[in-house]
Amino acid sequence: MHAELQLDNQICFRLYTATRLITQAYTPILTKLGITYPQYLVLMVLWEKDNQPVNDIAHRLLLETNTVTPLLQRMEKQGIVCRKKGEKDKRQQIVSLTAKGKELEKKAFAKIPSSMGDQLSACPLKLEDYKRLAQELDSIIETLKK
Amino acid sequence: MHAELQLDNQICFRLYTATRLITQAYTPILTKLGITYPQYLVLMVLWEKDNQPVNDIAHRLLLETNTVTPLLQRMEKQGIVCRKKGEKDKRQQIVSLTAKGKELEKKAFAKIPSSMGDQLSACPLKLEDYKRLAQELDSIIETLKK
DNA sequence: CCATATTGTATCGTACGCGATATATTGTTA
DNA sequence: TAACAATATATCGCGTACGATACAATATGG
Repeated sequence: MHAELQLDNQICFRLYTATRLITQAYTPILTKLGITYPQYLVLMVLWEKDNQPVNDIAHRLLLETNTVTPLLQRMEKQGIVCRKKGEKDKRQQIVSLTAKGKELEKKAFAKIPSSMGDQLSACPLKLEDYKRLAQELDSIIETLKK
Repeated sequence: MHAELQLDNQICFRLYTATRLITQAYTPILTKLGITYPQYLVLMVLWEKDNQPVNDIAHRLLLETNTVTPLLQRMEKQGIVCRKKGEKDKRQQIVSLTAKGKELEKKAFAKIPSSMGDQLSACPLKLEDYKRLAQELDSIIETLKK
């Protein structure tokens, strides 16, 4: 048995698992808000800056447009965002928050930070650990994105 | 704008992104081997211990059987594993490596560690950083799995 | 200015993840 | 042991991810 190929030695498997479990921790709240985790990511991008073309949203999330386009189509159908052709560049679709999409920020702020805090309260990591973790993940991300 | 809801402050988004990018780094090699990343995870479980029921594989990977069953069906169709009814408990499907599945371990060991090492060589993290990262991810995983 | 390359978005196909449900087998208990 | 609960797996539906491809609009070079 090759030690390098053992599951327990793999950072990637841990990232994969931690991501799924944290996403699952978000899910009950997001379901009440009527959205999914990737949709929540799109909303965070738009809460930071409204009226962005599909490409900018995809770049911000490091996703391809063939992932983001159908995601936005579903969100539009739910009345969370709207899309309209760009005026300067007619190829672009400019994505904007609807009133419903803006409302979701308040609801998210009212529920998500406290719930995630609760769910992670038993975790021994301190604030400084999370900060270092964030930096280390950033350096992995920076290394791997071309 | 609520600082707690900003994308840059979120550990979860970093985990999600780092996972996707590392998985993408694995993909070219795994594609040559004819498998996907989740299939590679299943193989690692079987390389550790052959002839396991679906449930044990799912538990090892912290996945649900409704994810693992179709995965195994695809792997069986490709001739990487085979499944047969359990003798003691006829409800179980015992999953075993085929010769092709066993061969893949050698091929994986020949290519994956060096390739991943190359791709992450520009990353400033040291071995001790990866070790601590692994421990911290484990404590997040341990906290969130019920 | 026109042919061509590039860009922005959309569509299609495949493989996950996972909630919900179904079914067969085994365990338990009255 | 017959009725019922629990377990192991499978199936279905939906929403991502992403490679491959298509198409319209814009940019560019001759």
